[in-house]
Amino acid sequence: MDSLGFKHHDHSTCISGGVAAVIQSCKEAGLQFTPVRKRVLELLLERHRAVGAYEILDTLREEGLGSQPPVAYRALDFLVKHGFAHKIERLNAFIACAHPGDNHSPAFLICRSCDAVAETATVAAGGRLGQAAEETGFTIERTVLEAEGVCPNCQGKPE
Amino acid sequence: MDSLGFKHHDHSTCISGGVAAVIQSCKEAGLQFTPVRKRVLELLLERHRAVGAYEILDTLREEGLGSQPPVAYRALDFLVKHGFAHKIERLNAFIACAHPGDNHSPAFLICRSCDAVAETATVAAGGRLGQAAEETGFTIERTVLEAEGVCPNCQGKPE
DNA sequence: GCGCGACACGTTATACAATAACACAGGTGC
DNA sequence: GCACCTGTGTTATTGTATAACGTGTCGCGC
Repeated sequence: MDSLGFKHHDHSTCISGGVAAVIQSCKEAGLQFTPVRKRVLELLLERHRAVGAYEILDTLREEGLGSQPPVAYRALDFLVKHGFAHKIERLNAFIACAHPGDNHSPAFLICRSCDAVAETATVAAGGRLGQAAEETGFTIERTVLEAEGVCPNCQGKPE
Repeated sequence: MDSLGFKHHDHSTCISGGVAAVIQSCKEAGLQFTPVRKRVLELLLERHRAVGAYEILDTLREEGLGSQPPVAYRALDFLVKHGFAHKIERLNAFIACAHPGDNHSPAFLICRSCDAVAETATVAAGGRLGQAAEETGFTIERTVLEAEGVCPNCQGKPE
């Protein structure tokens, strides 16, 4: 299951590629890509689905990289803040960004059967909602757009 | 601040009206609108903003209607399940529905300054996201659409 | 009346999510 | 050296949510 379109793919390349892209972005932006931050990003890329902060933390603990919640949350906050990962509000969980580097406003398709998450792009403050906001004088700064349903691989499977 | 459009309005009528509409809906659907459920709905309507489950619970406890988390969560689940209230995923909080009875897919404008929440309607699986879902064979069952920003009443206020 | 299932509620305990607050360690610039 | 900044380590606490099990009540068929 692919975070992009639920398709199979070569997983090792998308981990190494993801890490490489972020290293490059950090270098350009003068950000510190520390071991903890790198490892957390790798974990998100490996899992390739939404992962809870405490699942991350458990792995960090096993590997001796930090054992307390703030360690995981600080790394996740860094990744989210700079667009290398996203938080899935519906699941209170995190996922690696499928297009690191791009400045984008993401939307997600979440499979309630297998927990796979696909990321797609949206128009920033799109359509009806943007229109409604404009009419009332509301200034949109950030949008959360998450659709829950069943992915193609899980169609027809027992519930 | 109004949940509909951040405007002032007669609050007592929108509480009584909201409760009456839900009573009617429950009667038609054969649902039990019990004292706890009614009180929770009233609390949501009174507050007229997103309310955390534990804030609800505190009030229930004061009034002797139940003191443990499941009591509040069960009432909230009932209201959400039948469309009488919505969960704001971004805030982990709940709000009374502005259009009870309608079968709708809501969207929200959330003010990060005053916490007011406005509900608007969306096209069910609208625009780009629906298109992306269709292309990959994903079946959308529910969408979360929440925009965070600054409401007209808070524009220009100190942060 | 009695047994039965369905549903709501009560209670205990626990898991998962998130942050506050403070200490320390390593670089950088002066 | 020293002030400063950033990142990490640690303790403690708060907030959000659910599992699991027990109790009460109502309506229904017998």
